[in-house]
Amino acid sequence: MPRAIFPAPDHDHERCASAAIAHAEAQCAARAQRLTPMRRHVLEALLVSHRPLGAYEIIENVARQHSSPRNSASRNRPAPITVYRALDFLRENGLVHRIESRNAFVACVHNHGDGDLVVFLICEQCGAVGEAPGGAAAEGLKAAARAAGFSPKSPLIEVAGICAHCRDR
Amino acid sequence: MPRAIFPAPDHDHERCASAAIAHAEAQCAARAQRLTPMRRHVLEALLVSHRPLGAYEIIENVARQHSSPRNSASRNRPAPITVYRALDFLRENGLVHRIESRNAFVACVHNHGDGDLVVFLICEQCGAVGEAPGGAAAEGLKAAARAAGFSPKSPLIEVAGICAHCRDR
DNA sequence: GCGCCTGCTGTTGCAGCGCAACATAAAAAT
DNA sequence: ATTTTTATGTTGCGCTGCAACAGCAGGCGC
Repeated sequence: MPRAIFPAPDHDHERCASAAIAHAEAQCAARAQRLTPMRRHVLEALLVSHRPLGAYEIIENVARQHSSPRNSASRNRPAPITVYRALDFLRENGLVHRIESRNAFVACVHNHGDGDLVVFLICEQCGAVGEAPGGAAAEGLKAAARAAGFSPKSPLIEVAGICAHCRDR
Repeated sequence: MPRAIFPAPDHDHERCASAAIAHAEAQCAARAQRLTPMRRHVLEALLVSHRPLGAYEIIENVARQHSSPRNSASRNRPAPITVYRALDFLRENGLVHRIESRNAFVACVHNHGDGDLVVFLICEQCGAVGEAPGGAAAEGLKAAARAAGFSPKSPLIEVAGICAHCRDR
């Protein structure tokens, strides 16, 4: 059975996050890229939330999780540009996706291959984002583009709706 | 033959714009909605540019086109909120689309039916946006969503690439 | 070791995006 | 004509995203 597109509400979060970090380390090592502390912090912030976060939400989460308990809770607030740079890096290495319709970012759960067409399923209720393989739709898209004489790069597909867990409630 | 997805660079722009305005008037009359001056100005600004415009670009175009020549070029600059409200109206009535990946707006050229799945083809060269029918892709998308137990609302598909006119050059 | 280069982070600053809350004006309904 | 509804204007602010520059640390050759 394929891994569930949407994580169950009671899944082992600790473990799925650490698996993703491990994957990120492996990925970076393989590409001779550096997963620096800042980049790791940003990725962790996205992993613990498990839903799309805006850039400033990421800033706050990073600050919260890495504030020295002593100094009044936060002088280690990263600047926006710092977070954006980390996000750029993570996206270039396929570890994070941008959700255009939300101006937000999610950690990639790699239910998909490298150049695959991915369909983002965004639950309007709980905010979770699933990454579904879009294999079949890809054909139709290519056909539509070709009919218009258009040379497509990577398409972007985002679908809003209600996920199974929220509907069952 | 279906209307071309991308307007030819030398098409009769005047005429295609006025046709769109006429359609907007008819549409609003049919729905008992009011196409007020402001709303018309915003729609016209999008029609004359024929490519996606950001909200603040719209503001400037509206100001330019409707400035009394006398008073130093612009005290009739609409406030951002005013333009956003007009855009909301136009979108609700299917006269304007939002291009999420660009934070911008285009006038709808209604190559499509009312609830149809539309694929936006965005030329990275000239900035033009084509609206292609996405009929075939819709099936694949629905299948992907169903497989994940997801109840989709209207999907959003945007494809960046190069349009036929730019490639031919 | 020394300087140099490269790559990452921090600082400052700014422009565009998007809307909330409230006030006013214009049109529709009665 | 008065009330109600709808559209627009005013003020203000927070988020998004990045440019330009400065500092800093590790790796490299010499």
